[in-house]
Amino acid sequence: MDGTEKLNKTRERIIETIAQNIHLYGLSPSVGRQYGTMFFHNEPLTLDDMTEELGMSKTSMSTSVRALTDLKLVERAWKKGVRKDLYQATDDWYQSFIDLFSIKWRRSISLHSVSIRKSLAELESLVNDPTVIEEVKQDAQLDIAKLVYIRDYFEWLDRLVDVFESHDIFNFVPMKDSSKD
Amino acid sequence: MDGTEKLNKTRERIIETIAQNIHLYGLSPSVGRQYGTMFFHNEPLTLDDMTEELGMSKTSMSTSVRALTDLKLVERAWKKGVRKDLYQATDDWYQSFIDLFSIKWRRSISLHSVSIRKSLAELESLVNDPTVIEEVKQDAQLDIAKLVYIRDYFEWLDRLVDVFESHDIFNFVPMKDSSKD
DNA sequence: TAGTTTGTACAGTTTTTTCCGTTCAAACGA
DNA sequence: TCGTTTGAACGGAAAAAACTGTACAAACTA
Repeated sequence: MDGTEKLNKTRERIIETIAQNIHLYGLSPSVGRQYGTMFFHNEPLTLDDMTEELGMSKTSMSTSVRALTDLKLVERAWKKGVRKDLYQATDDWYQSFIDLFSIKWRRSISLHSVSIRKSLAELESLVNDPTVIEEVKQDAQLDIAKLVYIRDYFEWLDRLVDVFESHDIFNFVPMKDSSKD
Repeated sequence: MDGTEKLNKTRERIIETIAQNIHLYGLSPSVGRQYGTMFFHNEPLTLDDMTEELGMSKTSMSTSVRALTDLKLVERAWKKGVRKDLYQATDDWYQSFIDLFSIKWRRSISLHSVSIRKSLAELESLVNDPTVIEEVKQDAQLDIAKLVYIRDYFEWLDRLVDVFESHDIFNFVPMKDSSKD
């Protein structure tokens, strides 16, 4: 058996595994396959390169490369004399994991916080409204307790993301080797 | 304006926010809406209750309740004299966040680890094979370095999940109030 | 045992997402 | 200036996912 063939097989296995797990990043398998291909490619790639490599349209490459750069899984590269845009996979997986939180979870925290604040204010005014009957006020009190609880939860989550973003998490759960950070 | 109406509005806002962010748990908005409804419902619900509450088919309720229980966002409840299955939202959001990691990320870590181990073994045998040409061996060496790196990353991720599962994370990022855990 | 009730499997339909081909605007080169 | 190249917007086709109604098996009731 040819060595090159064997080499490709080992790569394909990893790429396929990435493709089947990238839903954790909110991306579809083919986008994962694209990322995996870029990860093993030691040179930056153009959209046309990817089109050829993956047998998909340039339009697809364009949109999925955008999705990947939004999550900072891929970044633009520069090479003198090349007019086309070049892209390469970011090589820091720890940072990619952190970026996922920064981008996706932080947004969710923010959206929830806004809703909770609004609803809490309305519920407070409701329990202070003398025209509202007692039974409704009791329900409102229950809801207030729930919203205070999840507000605290999101506040915790926010601090958790801080700990990732600041890299303090590595003091608590250290990396195996210290070549990074 | 009626107080009940106002109360419902505050709930709807939160439910809708949950629905629009539950994709972080790999669930669709309507499943999120179902969870939100259960969260505010102070009594356990049957599938028929949910059908009525959400105006969706019983089949949908059945499948999505399963998805929610798989992620431990919903659990079965018991009530004497009631033959139908009862479900209620779990009330510990911190634990739900942790369970997400235990269930989804741990699985991904495991799948990646298997693939990496296999591919690494094959690459090692390739570089030790005297019939393989030098150039391929050099490529293999590059791949080995990459795989060792991501193996270390997943090993770190595994320890990170440990820290969540064991609740040690709360020593590092404490909850606001100490009524939990 | 026969008749209900309850949850889920299955097949079909609707909705959403993914992907492609074409088109177009911006950047570059002659 | 006018062509050429490149990346992305847009509409439509294909694929996937969500949802429904029917059918059925298991558990309960009489």
